[in-house]
Amino acid sequence: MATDKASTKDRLLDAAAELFYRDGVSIGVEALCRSAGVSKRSMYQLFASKDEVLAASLERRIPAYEALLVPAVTDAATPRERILGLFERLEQGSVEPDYRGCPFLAALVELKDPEHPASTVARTVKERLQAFFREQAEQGGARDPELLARQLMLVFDGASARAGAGIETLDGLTTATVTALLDASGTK
Amino acid sequence: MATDKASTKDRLLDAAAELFYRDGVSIGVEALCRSAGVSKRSMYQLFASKDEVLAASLERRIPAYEALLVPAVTDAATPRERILGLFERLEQGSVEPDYRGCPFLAALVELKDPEHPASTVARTVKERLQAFFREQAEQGGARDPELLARQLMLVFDGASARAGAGIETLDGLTTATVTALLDASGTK
DNA sequence: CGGACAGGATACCGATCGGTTTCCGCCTGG
DNA sequence: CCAGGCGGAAACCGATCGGTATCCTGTCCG
Repeated sequence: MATDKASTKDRLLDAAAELFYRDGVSIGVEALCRSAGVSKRSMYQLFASKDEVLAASLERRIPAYEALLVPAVTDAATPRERILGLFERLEQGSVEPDYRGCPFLAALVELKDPEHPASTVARTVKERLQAFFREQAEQGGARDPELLARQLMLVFDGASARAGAGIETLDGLTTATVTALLDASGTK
Repeated sequence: MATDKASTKDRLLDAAAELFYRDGVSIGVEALCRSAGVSKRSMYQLFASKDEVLAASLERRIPAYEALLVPAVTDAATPRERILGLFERLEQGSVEPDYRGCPFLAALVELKDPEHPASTVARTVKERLQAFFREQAEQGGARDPELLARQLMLVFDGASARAGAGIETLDGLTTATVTALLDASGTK
């Protein structure tokens, strides 16, 4: 029962994540439910509105997204290596043919409304990534950890957007850029 | 006659530029024409489709956009100063309350279709900016002008997107970042 | 003064939007 | 075996989508 219900919800959120990512937030409820094999009736029993579905589908992506990018705590590398490793994984992911950029940044850009429930989710993800950068910057002895973290976010989001839009290929570009910024900040 | 016709077209494209920028590309033709004080009849005499209106409205913005960012050729500054000045003007523009990021990058993100006529226009603008960076990098003696130009585009688009989404304030952030990259590249 | 044309207003087209409701079949527990 | 409820299918709601066609007024030119 709990499994069945979760399964319906899971199918819906998985399809939502994929369609919102591929086609943008303007995708219709009809197409969404058809693709998920879920009736609109069930969708509106699980969620109050399409906006809530979007927010939940983004929230659902967070664990996999962070697990892909952020190194495990057991990783014995230096802060510098952890940061560079994250950007390497970003570059690896960006070469996949259906890569469309960071889904959270895309949601923030498409929904221009910062009050939208999905915007709140997306902002949280960005803040957590920036906090990770800041922690690593502190551990690495950066001169200004907050500045370095903000610079790395600039590079991260710029690279995501440009690679996602198909106007940049990121072949070592971010690692070269991040290396220069790490050097300039005195991060070990 | 030519003036009248141009005036209708101008009103339409001005309203289109503003509405597409503020509300996104999903804004309807009805609302667009209402805001422009132009009938749909006239719009469809001037343009084949809404997509063409979007592309034309983006194209129309190019001169003002480039004039705002790119320094005049009479400017006697060094390449480094020209690049830094461009980012200073970006930061100045980003503090305006209705700033929503680079309209060309936003269009590329929202229209996920690279074949869309407006995507072509937006890509051209990005390529021209990158070419400007590359020229300045060459003049400044950068070790790898193409690499530096791509790095600057990363910073430019990352900063536009983040400031436009309201998750970054850019208070000297880009100039600090660009300075580090210019230094690392050996640009005078 | 008259006629031609531009262009705004508006109705209309089929399709889709987000969201609600009805119906009915299937599965489960008693 | 039967009662109840979950949930899929689909009709339905008013609104809007992109796009077309009709109408009618205002303007300009001969």
